[in-house]
Amino acid sequence: MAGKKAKELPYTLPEEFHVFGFSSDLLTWYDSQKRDLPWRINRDPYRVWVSEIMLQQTRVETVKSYYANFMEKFPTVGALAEAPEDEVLKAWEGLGYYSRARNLQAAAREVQARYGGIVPDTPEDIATLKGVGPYTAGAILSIAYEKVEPAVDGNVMRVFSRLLYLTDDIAKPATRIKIEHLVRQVIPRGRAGDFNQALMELGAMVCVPRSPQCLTCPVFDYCMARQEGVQEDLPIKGKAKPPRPVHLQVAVVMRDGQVLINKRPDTGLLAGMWEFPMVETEVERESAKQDVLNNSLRDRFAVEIEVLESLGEVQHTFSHLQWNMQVWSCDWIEGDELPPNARLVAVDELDIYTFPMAHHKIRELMQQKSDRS
DNA sequence: AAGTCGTGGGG
DNA sequence: TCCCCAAGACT
Repeated sequence: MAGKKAKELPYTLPEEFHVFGFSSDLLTWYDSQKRDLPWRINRDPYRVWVSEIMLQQTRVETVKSYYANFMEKFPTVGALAEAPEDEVLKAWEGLGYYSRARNLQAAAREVQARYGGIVPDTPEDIATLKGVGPYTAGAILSIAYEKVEPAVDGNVMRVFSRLLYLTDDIAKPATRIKIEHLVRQVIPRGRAGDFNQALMELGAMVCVPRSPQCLTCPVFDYCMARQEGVQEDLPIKGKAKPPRPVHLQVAVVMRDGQVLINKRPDTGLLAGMWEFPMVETEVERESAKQDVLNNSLRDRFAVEIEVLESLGEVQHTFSHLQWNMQVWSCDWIEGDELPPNARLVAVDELDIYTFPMAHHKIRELMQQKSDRS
């Protein structure tokens, strides 16, 4: 094995790190200070599963109301498996990362069919479920089934970076692997779920990204970064690229109190969400923009429109894109056969469909316009 | 490995 | 205002 190095060394905890004391002190703090969260009422695997999917890249406060509504509508794996996809998407509207909703339902159907409705309890089986990656697998296995598996999220990487003075870039996948190895050595048998949650709770409440509350930290004594006074400089994380600007022309096409909407493809950005028809443009001339819009609606919906007036501009920023939308009110001139992805819907009934936030902003623009006139 | 995939809160 | 970022997964 030429060039192969011993992999154990970088995954070994420092000799001076007192594992038992750390885990014990952290759990004692967690037992008395943990927040009362809706998904901590019990350890039902399905409840834990839904919460972990919702919490991916999403704040606790934001998730709370969505979680309550979702569990009421889809209280069991079976209920979620049998539900129409549109209802699941509607329950997810506004949460973002909508593929989570589709993957969750697809996985629920898989669990129903393959595992009799019981969420699998082994790393091998649970990892096959759509939307369940390394973190979520460890979270479900430890919290719901008390398996000794790490659940390394952004909180845990920050906590461990400071605790052990790790200078690895936490944006790199290899760093998560390394920290998983380290965490695994520290998980107390019998309290794996609480321990993983305690690490995350510490990251969320005390060992926060900016201005960590070291003076009230239950594991202050174990923290190498604090001893060196560098806790504010950790973790190391590469900077994200700025979002790329995109210029879009949006058509609000009215016909007898109805408006034309379009369902986006089931893959890619905002998959399966409804929208007002829009087309990307590069040109700067106003007339050319309207021509592009006319041509696009003719090609895609076999509809002839007339652009009436500009309703204004709307901006919406995603992680990687910045949509600069120019919104035009349009008249429906002719066309009677819409493609299956398009519909003409009464304005009062738009709420039935699931729209991303970018299009709710357009609806607000329409509302402002009608309020003025 | 690096890009794709949402949204809202807080410093 | 701007920028970071929050219980990540998928390609």
